[in-house]
Amino acid sequence: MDEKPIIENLSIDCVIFGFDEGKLKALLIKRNTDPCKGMMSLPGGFVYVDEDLIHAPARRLHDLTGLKDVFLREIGVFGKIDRYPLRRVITIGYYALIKISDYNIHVGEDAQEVQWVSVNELPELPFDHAEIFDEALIKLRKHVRYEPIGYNLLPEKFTITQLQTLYEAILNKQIDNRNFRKKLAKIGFLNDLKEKQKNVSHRAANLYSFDKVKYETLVEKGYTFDF
Amino acid sequence: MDEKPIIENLSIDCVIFGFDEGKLKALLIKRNTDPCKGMMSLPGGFVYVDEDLIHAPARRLHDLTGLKDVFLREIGVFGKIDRYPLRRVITIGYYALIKISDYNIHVGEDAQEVQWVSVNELPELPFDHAEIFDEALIKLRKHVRYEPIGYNLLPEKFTITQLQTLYEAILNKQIDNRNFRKKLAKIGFLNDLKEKQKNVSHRAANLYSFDKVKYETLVEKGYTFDF
DNA sequence: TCAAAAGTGTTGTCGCTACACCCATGT
DNA sequence: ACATGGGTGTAGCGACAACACTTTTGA
Repeated sequence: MDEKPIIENLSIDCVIFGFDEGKLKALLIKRNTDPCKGMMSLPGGFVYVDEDLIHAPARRLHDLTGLKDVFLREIGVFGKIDRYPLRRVITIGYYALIKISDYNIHVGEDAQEVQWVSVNELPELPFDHAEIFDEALIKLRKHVRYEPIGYNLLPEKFTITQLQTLYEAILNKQIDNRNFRKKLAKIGFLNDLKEKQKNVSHRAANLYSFDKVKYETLVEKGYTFDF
Repeated sequence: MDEKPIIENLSIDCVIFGFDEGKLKALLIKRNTDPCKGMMSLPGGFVYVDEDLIHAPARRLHDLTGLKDVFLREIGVFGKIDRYPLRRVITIGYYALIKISDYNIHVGEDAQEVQWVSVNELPELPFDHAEIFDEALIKLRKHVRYEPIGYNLLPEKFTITQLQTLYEAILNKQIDNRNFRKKLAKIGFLNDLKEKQKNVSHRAANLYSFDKVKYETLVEKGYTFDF
């Protein structure tokens, strides 16, 4: 374990979203220390005195999943006076979007029991983690309407139907397939890979990838999106 | 001065918006301690160990303006490692909306030289205050599109034209007067006070007030606004 | 009667929603 | 040939933007 000096009264907590089996899921860990030892909770940690704040959740993500350069957004600050029982700790919430297919349990010194849980079936969470989680989902739903960040949750190559299922899972509503395709076509930040699915027992779907460059130019022109 | 224990590595900073002479303004203070003594900066402060986080900016606002129950929203967290030269301090930014007519320089123990500055004519600011300010304006512009928070910047009784001028100042663009009135009429969260302006050398405008109750019921129905 | 701001309707365009059928592929 | 999901077009409606003149009031 490292012994770098930490900021005593400040922590970070992460809501790590993944998409699997058509469901939006979050990664929880089993707490191995008191308070609330044994409960499933959001992964969190403290901030080193000599690291940028944003580095702390990125580091935690890396320890936990082996992933780098993860999509990370601030949820907000949670600063109620009694939110943490041992001492005064204010926490900054972040949410992360990861490709669940890339994820591997990282068996390092920090290895902990972890679990992907559907966001509709969360267990009771300790401290104010339920509040942090709710806020994460609100923020994600808001962001996903204005920026095409969903691709962070999908494999490199994906089908339109996968993308639609993802949006339906995030927004928790049905979307009309034809309208969804029309909107995507009009906006046009997908690369048609001219490739098909394989080994499916029905008509094979076309594969696409997200085109960052096209997207950037659209943003400059002031586009917004809304599914 | 009070000697309550503070959290050493955490501060708050406030962007205080007001509306005057048709312009959106921010309240700056002259720093009376080093570093950057003498520079105009955002008012900020530290958080007591035994207060809720949100109480810290509310307290600072009260000290500075004499106002309570001010409209306050989180801007975000600013945690770069070298943002504050003396030691490691992470700051939480807030913006406040106040009725500039209610404001009085509070001449207490904390009295400092303060100044309302048009947001288009800000001086150079210390540390990362310029970044905090920019983010505040971005957040305000975003929020004002979805919630009618603008009334927090106006007197209790106001005219449609005042409201429009305010939106023009915030969004920094011209708005068509007829369309603006139509939208307001359709949304309908204004109380027609059946009163007129007095002592104006032209046709007197009707006065309105913001109706919180009507607004709450609209929010429940899932309305959005966009000017 | 003039100056200055208040207040009022209509039309065209664009974007969204709703909706049903044929296609390709593997078993 | 059948089961399964892939992929396509149109019509109606509502929301928004553009636009100019008349009204009221005090000086």
